[in-house]
Amino acid sequence: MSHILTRKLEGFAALSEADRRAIDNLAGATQRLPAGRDLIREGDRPERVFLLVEGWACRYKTLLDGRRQIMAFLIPGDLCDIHIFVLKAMDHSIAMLSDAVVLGIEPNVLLALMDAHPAVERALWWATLVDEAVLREWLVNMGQRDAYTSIAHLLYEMWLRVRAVGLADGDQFSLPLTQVQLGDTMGLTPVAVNRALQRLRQEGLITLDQRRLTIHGPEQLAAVSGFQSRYLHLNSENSATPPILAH
Amino acid sequence: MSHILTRKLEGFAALSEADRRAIDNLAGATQRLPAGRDLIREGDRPERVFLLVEGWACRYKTLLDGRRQIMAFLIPGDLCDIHIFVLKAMDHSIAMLSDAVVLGIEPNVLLALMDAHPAVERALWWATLVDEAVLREWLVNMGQRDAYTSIAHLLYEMWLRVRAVGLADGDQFSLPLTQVQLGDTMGLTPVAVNRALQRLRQEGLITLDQRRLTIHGPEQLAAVSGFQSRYLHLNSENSATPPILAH
DNA sequence: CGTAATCTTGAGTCCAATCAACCAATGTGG
DNA sequence: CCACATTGGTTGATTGGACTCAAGATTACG
Repeated sequence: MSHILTRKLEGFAALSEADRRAIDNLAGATQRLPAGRDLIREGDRPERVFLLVEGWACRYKTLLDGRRQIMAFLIPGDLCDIHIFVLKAMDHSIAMLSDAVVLGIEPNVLLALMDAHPAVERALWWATLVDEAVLREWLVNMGQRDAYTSIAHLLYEMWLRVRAVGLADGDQFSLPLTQVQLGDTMGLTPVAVNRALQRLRQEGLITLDQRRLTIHGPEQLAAVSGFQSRYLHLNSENSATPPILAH
Repeated sequence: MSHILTRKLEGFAALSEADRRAIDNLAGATQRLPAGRDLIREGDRPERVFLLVEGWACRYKTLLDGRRQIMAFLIPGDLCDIHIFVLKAMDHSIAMLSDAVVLGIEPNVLLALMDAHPAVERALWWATLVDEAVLREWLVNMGQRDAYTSIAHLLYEMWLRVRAVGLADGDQFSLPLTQVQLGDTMGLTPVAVNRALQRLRQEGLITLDQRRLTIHGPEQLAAVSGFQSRYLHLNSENSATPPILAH
């Protein structure tokens, strides 16, 4: 089984054998974290770059009155804070959504890897540009789509991302999110999320039980949510899983 | 008067005399574009990196049913499409919001500049990370703040950004946006935008007339919108204008 | 096994959407 | 130079999707 970071980066372009070996040998301190724990808090200046190896996490901000906005989901293969090479302090926090494993990498180690392996550097740049593109698509979700449609869009997006790193089991995968968290993501109350999910179930589009999501007929879910996959910039030829319908 | 790109990048860190000279000598083709014109369309693979020199532009997407979501405002000093170094195609379009001037730079020229001037490369990386941070803050606007508060937040943010490149005249600046465009930005109808602006005027916080915005008492506008400026990652010591209150 | 999360459902409320005029400013062509 | 069209802004009345409040059912967990 290839390294999770390799699988992620090959969603962009194939890597050479040497690139892959370099990633396999990436040194760092593995750390186990329970669901709910903050990895990094707003204002921190982390000293390591954290690679999420197992489990899910999220970027979030808390307002003064306690309301919370989730601004990204992180899944295995994602880097939490490459920002630290440039920015003085985090402008948001990162929390674990499930029990998770992270690898803390020394900045120098990562810089050396990028220097010696330009293809990896390029792929890492791709990854941050995709993060930005996802953010833009979430803006479309919140600005233009209703609760039902934006939840559908989000679920489909996460399926593609999980597939891309080879962690989907056909049309089902582990979605370790509560309805409150889904609401904090799309700016909805848990009640609205619940009703959107009920409707998706009722219409036979999904099954969601025990934190496991099954998508019945991906094409239909894509259709109701108006999903266009271009923004994920996945290179299906090289992705970890067989290519899927190009929308 | 220093180069607009210099002014922008010095919002992050001071540049050396050599860095500044290199930016002044940046070769490229200047182009004038009228308001409303698309500079780049979704699906394009532009061949030049465009630097916005004068006027405003926006990133946007149009849905199948014609609704539009604006996902970023571009002001002088902003680069429109550094993405092209990595991505195969644009996942969104860019349109001019006012008559504007752009400088089209050959990718090689920009790469050479970054190679020869690491401080510039670093500052450019900063700029894209800030773009991402702004996107995250807009997500908070749309997810957690009501129409009144999010419009207030947006106006204050744009004031800071315009100030940072030295284009504000004290507490007023040119805001070449219609109420429809403000609505497409925050996911509101023009009617809702109009009512939010009316209330901001009525409460004496702003004057907005002939595309010119005046902020009466920036502290108050910051207060009603819950503005925290950390996410802009501006280095006030080196910014083009005197430092303002740190929130 | 008991307490706390999480999920579900119903009822009432509210903010912003929708629908619909109308006004002001700008611009264009006869 | 003025009739007329167009764009942008303003205001009122009505509607609707999501929020709020609330209570009960189910599941997770120490």
